[in-house]
Amino acid sequence: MDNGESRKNYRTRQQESLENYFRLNPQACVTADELYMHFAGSGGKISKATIYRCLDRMVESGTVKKFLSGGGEGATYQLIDSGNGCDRHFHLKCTCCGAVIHMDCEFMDEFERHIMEHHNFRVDNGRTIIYGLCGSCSSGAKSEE
Amino acid sequence: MDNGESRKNYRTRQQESLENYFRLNPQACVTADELYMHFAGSGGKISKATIYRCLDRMVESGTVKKFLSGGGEGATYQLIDSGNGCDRHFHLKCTCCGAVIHMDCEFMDEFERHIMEHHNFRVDNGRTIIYGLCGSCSSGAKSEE
DNA sequence: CTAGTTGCAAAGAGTTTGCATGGCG
DNA sequence: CGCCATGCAAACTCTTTGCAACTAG
Repeated sequence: MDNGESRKNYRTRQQESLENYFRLNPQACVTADELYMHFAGSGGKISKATIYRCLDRMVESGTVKKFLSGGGEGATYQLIDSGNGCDRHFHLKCTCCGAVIHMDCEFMDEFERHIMEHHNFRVDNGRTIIYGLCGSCSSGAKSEE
Repeated sequence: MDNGESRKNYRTRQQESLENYFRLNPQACVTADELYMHFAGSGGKISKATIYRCLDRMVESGTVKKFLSGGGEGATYQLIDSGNGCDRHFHLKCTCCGAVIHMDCEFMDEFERHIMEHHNFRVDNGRTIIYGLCGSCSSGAKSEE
């Protein structure tokens, strides 16, 4: 498809800041705006356009994944922690409180296998978010919005 | 489930058109814009604002569900076929060709039960979309975008 | 020096809102 | 007649793009 070898990736402060952020917060699920705010407050301000462009590059190079946060309020970006984590398990997102549960469980292998064998469909764990209600929200409280 | 007693739902042509559309296309996954175009072409034009407001009402009353179509390009709306179908099973959406597979399978009960028991999370089938690649797209072709 | 990167601001796409009018009951 | 629904256009949010200046290699 595409060879990145012809691409000369310059190492700029902005890019390093972003990479560094993800390295320090491997499980962070952040929007472009949150990143913008984060760096704006830290003094090392990065323009939004640059954030989007850097994130795009990271998505394309497979460093980061992008998904929609459920409300259409803006895409969320998260580090792809190859070999350890988030691209291997599912995410349960509470539609009430917004909590994200990282579900690392062998049952999911079974789940994937079932879907593959019975429905001829290859599940993309990294992109799939299962919506529902977490324990606290489903047990009682519904008062909060 | 839900009592709409305080709500006086007037029966307008626009609303009926939309309800009718969904009744005739129970499995349709459409965007607001597609609906707008559809009715604009049919003579019975409905303004976009009205489409959004009607859809909102339908979502709130549980007639229709809204989800994001994977690219952030706009929300997709689909009839909730209460009692038969779509709110009871999962949807598999191919990130390549966009196909939506309705997965009606007893295995899902097991899946839900597992998540409930082991992860203390109540899955919302109607809202959850599992992303991945369908048979045709994963088997060979990857050339198309 | 060359070419990828950045910033700013303007352009776009999708969705929401304000306000006056229209229509159901 | 009262009140919800509709239409239009402006407002808004998130994201992308054009272009000139900048900087890593």
